[in-house]
Order: sequence, then C-alpha cells, then structure tokens
Amino acid sequence: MASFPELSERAQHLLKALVERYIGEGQPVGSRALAKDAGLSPATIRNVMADLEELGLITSPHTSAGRLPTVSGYRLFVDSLLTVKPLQQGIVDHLWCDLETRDSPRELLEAASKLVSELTHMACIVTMPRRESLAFQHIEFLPLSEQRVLAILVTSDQEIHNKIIHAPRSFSAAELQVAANFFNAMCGGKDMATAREHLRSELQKERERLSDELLHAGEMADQALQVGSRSKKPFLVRGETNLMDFVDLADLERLRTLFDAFRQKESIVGLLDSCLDSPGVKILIGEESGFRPLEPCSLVTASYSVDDRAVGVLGVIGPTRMKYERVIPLVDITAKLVGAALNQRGLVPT
Amino acid sequence: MASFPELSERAQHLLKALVERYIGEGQPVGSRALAKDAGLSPATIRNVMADLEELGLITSPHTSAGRLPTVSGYRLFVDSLLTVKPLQQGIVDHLWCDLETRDSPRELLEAASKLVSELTHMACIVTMPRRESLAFQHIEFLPLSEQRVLAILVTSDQEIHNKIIHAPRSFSAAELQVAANFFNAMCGGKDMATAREHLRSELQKERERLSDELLHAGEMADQALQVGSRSKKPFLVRGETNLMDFVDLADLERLRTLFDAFRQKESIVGLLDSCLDSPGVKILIGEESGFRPLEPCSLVTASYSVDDRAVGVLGVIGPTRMKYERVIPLVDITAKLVGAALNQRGLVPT
DNA sequence: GATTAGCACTCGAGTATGCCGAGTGCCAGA
DNA sequence: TCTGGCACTCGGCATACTCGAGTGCTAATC
Repeated sequence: MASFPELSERAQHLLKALVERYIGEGQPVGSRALAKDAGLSPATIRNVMADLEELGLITSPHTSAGRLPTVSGYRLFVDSLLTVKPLQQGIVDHLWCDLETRDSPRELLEAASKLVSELTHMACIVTMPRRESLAFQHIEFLPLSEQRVLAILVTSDQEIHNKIIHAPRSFSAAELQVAANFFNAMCGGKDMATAREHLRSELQKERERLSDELLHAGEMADQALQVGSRSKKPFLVRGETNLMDFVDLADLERLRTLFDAFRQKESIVGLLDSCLDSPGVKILIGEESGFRPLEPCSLVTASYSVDDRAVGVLGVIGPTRMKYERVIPLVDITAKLVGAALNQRGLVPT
Repeated sequence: MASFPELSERAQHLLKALVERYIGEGQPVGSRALAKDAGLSPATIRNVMADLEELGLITSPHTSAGRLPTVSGYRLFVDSLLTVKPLQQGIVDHLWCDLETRDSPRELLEAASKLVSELTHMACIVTMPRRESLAFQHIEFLPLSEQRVLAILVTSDQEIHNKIIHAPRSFSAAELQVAANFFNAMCGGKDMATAREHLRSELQKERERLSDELLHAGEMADQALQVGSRSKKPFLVRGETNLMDFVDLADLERLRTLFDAFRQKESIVGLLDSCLDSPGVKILIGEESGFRPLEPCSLVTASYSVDDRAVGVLGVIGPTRMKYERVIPLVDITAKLVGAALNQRGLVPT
C-alpha cells in the first residue's frame, strides 16, 4: 500500500473534505464547494486538487465536472483520514438484546445479518461458523426407512447438523445407539478436524477387535463429520434488495451479476474466508476485492470468534460511496457481539 | 369470468395470432403483421381489431402503435385458445432422473425449483409440504446443555424438523428416550394434526396416571408438533435474477418490490396456498393475483401431492408475456414428478 | 512564494425542433 | 363483405442550441 508522506496537511484535509462530501452527495465535487468549507478561494483549491489528481487520489469524470475519489483516494481516506463515530450505546444494547436470545447459531446469524442490513440500509453477509474450528459435541443416529440413517451432529456452538446417510445394511435403533455412545465417548470435546482424524485412525487400528456394526457405523460417522467444512449453504445474505436503491449501482447488468454472486457460493465464500484471519475490521474497496461482481462495491468485514478462534466473518456490502465512519464500528461491534452470543451458550457439554 | 360467445371464429384466430406474436416479439402488433399471417388485408384486420378492443381484449398504448392483449385477452387466450405443447419425453426423463435421487424433501424441492427456473429462464417458487397433511413418523429428544432439549421430528415425507425446546427442568438422555418411545408408540402413523390432538387429549386424560417426566415431555412434544404448519422458511425461490432480464420488468422500483416480496413470506405463501386445492394447473395473470408486486407478472402453478393429498404448490413467475404453452406442461409435469418422488420414499415406517 | 481574480474553454444536461415510419380510422369503391 | 387509399397521430431518433458548472492558466496581489 502506497503511503503519501509528501501530502501536506492542507491537502489531506482537503481530500478528507472532498471524500466526505462526495460520499454525502454522490456528485463530483467542485472547487467552489470545497472553497467555502476551507475558507480559501476556489483557485487555490484547484491547485491542490491538481496535485491530488497527479497522485492518483482523485479523478474527474470529464473536463468540466468536479472531482471524485479513486480507489487509492478512498484507501487513504479510510486508512488515515477517517474519524470513526463510536456506535451509540443504545444501538449496542438493542443489538445485544436481540442476539442473546437466539437459540441456534443459525438463528443468531440470521438475526445479526438482518439487523445490520437494516441499520445500514445495505446488504449484510455472514458466513456460518467453520466446522473445523468447532468442537465435536455429540452424534446420534436414527434409523429411517430402508437403509438410510439420519446422523445428527451437535457441535460446540450448539448447532445441529443433519445428514442422511445411505448405510451398507439396515441397522436397528439399538445397534445405532451403541455405536453413537461409542463415538461420543471417543471424540466428545475434540475439535472437529482432530475428531475425524482420531476416528479414522482408531477404526484402522482396531479393525479386527471391533464388531461389524461399529465398523459400518464408523464409516457413517466419518461421513457425518465430513460434509465439507461448512454446511450446504455456507453463508447468509440479508438486505440485498437495499442495494437496488443506490443510484451508483442502478444498472441491471451489474445488479444481476451481483445478485447471482450472492446466490452462488464459491467465490463469495473464498473472499470472505480470506478476511477470516485478519483481526479487526477489514475493508475492501471496489476492485480491491478482485471479484468482478463486487467491483462497484465496498466490503467491510470483521470476523467473529468462538473460544478465541475466528470461525466466521460478518460483512457489509454497499456502494463504494458508503458512510464508512458509521459502518465500520457497526460491523466491528456486531461481530464481537455475535462471538459473545455464541460463546455464552454451549459451554456446558451434555 | 366473462366468456365471449359472440366472438367469431375469425376474431378468435386473430386474437390468438396477436397474443402469440406479442408474446414472441414483445412489441405492440400492427394490422400489417397480422394481415400477412391471415391472408387478409390490413384494413380488414383493423376492423376486427376494433371489435376486439371494444370487448376489452386488446388495447393500444397510444394512437399510432399496434395492439397488445389486456388481462382479459390473455385470460381468453390461455383458457380456450392456447394449444399446449406436450413436454418432450427427454426433458421428462431428465427431470425424473434428477429428482428421484434426492434424499430429503428439501433437497428435492430445491432441485425441482432450480431445474424449472433454468428450463423456463424465469423464477420458480415452491412451497414446502404442509405439515398438517403429513403423517407423524418419529420423534426423538436429545438433551443439550442446561435445560434445553433438541426435538427431532421425522414426518412421513422423511423430512427432518429440528426444534430446540426450553424444558422446565433438565432431563437425562434415558428419561427422554423413554418419553420418545412412548410418543412414537402413541402417535406413529397418525397424521400430524390428529397426532397432536391425540397427544393432548391423552395427556389430559391420563394426567394422574403418568409420571412427571412424561407429562413434561408431553408438553415438549406438543411444542415440537406445533411450530406453525410449516417450517420457518415455508417456501423456496430459485432463478429470481432471471426476471431482471425481461425488459417488461426492467424497472428498479418494480423489481425491488418483487424481490422484497420473495424475501418476506406471508403474502406469497397465502397466494400459493390459495392455489393448493384447485386441481391441475392454475394461472394468475397480472393483477388477477391481487398482489401488488406481482402485477406485471403471471403466475403458473400446480400442486403436488403426497398420499393423494395436495401438500404443496410449485409455481413459475414470469412476465405476463410468457410462453404459456411451454410453461404450463412443465409446471404440470414437474409438480407430478415431485409428488411421485415424495411418495416413493418414506412409505416404509421405521 | 503563496494566494487570488479574471478569462477562455470544455463538456454534460436539458430543451426545442424537425423528420421518419409505423400504425390508425374512415370512406368509397370492388 | 372486403379492400385500397388517404389523412392523421404519435413515439423515437437525430440535430442543434443554450445554460451552467467547472477547469486550467496567467497575471496581479498580499
């Protein structure tokens, strides 16, 4: 990231004023407008603007329009010029009240994304907790018709995962109960990835000493623990339609690719996962995300943690021209609250 | 519904041609265009068109444009003029192959809606099966931390419903097992609504003869059976973004209300449920649905059945100007296949 | 040396204007 | 009953023009 030490105090102030104004009004801002705020004449402002343009921090869409920030301009703005407004305590309380009452992680995340999208009037996206980082808590098998078995897996965040498994033969409820008890004793409390490792190695080691049921059940348990690292729908989006209201995005072509991206998962999840490990709030402006459909947008993310391990990401998607000083603290706090709410439950194992 | 017996053979043919042409091209059709098809002169056509306009079947957007069908025009068209094209056997096979392999009803419906939306390039909406009409198959309780109990309910369509219940006190796994066995014996095979009735009356009757655990568990079972008549997300929508491609709907305002309607449930579900009991394919054109966001759209629905009881609805949403003769058979057949796939499983109780 | 006023220039948005073509309604004639 | 002809209507498109906001540059001023 380029820094701009050569930038005079005044130039910085001016850039800040320009970005703020552009974010507020959405139209290229001219020298006159800034001159009033700064107590300088338009001509002076124009000189400074010319410098800023040379540095690639602002551009003008055409000769006789005002200037607007480039991606680098926004970057500099959010990195060092921005004065973040702390979130009102009332809002924090409101968030917490809503979140702490949720039963399952899924509901919790749904509530969180809904709240954030409403507060920002933008779209909010949340990834489900990564299973690898969660602890295995409990597994249960239920016989269904024919040779299908329902595996019910409870993870340390108290989320319930169902999976239907096609068994090699049919099992009685009693047999399955025995198997479940066995695995629960074996893996309970271990984290998901090591639980699976452990399960596999044990099955391998004890192959001859174990009964047939257990071996079969072992394979089923293995399948249940796998299921990729996340559930089928690995993230939630709320408030997408809010994005239709921004003139900046009012282009059916763009909106369509954006909405399609929400519906399809891989790239979005990859992008969010890449924000998982950086602590604090991460901001991707326009093309910085390296993801086409998000080009006209900015993404503000923060990760949330269970047991001090970052397991998921909460993000806000909106036009590049968004009120960062409000969005940043909201995303930050909400992610923390989500983590707190997840930690608050599920600490007492069964 | 008004019928138009006074309509001459020729007028009907002409209306048909006009609607077809308008559906195909999307522009008001003039007398010249129709004259070529009909082997008549434009002037003659104009006379007939004037009649049709007087009857309210077509209009012209302005003096010197061609004509396009009104809602009544479309109505007459789909009711008595339309020649439905039977679905190619290849497509039927393709659908069936895809559907029959699905494990859970949810996956099945997801697959169905995805397929239909892709085949039509429009949006497809499917309601989840109504629980009241399904049979209770199995319930299981799992103790979670503190006083929370996970109720797992399996219905006759082999769908799995999870619900976390806050219990009056904590229960051991064994206690819960006993209770589950009791309820399974009591209600197994009964249909959902009567199962709940039965449960309640039994609990009332036997109040003093039953143990405390069972009474408490009874209340939990009651809660599990309730959960409204459908799950939280009572319907699925796929291919919404396809709608952005239709010029007829290319209006951000409209699209926004439409998309918001998809996200929020009540009205859509109400609308679809009202199509549940009419057999065969039902078509709602434009404002006929009585639902604002759907005004520029048509809705083609058919219900699907389990055990000969209509339990859900599959529908296609697209511009009024859609190829009904293709959509109708597709919706019809797909709904039947969904029913067949649901019936095919879950007949053998555990 | 930094700041400012003045001036010529650029460009987009909005508006008026005119033309073309597709389509209509109506009437008279086949 | 059908058809050809004719006058008329109206939207779409292109052209031309004006207006205003804004710029860059230069020379004068603090």
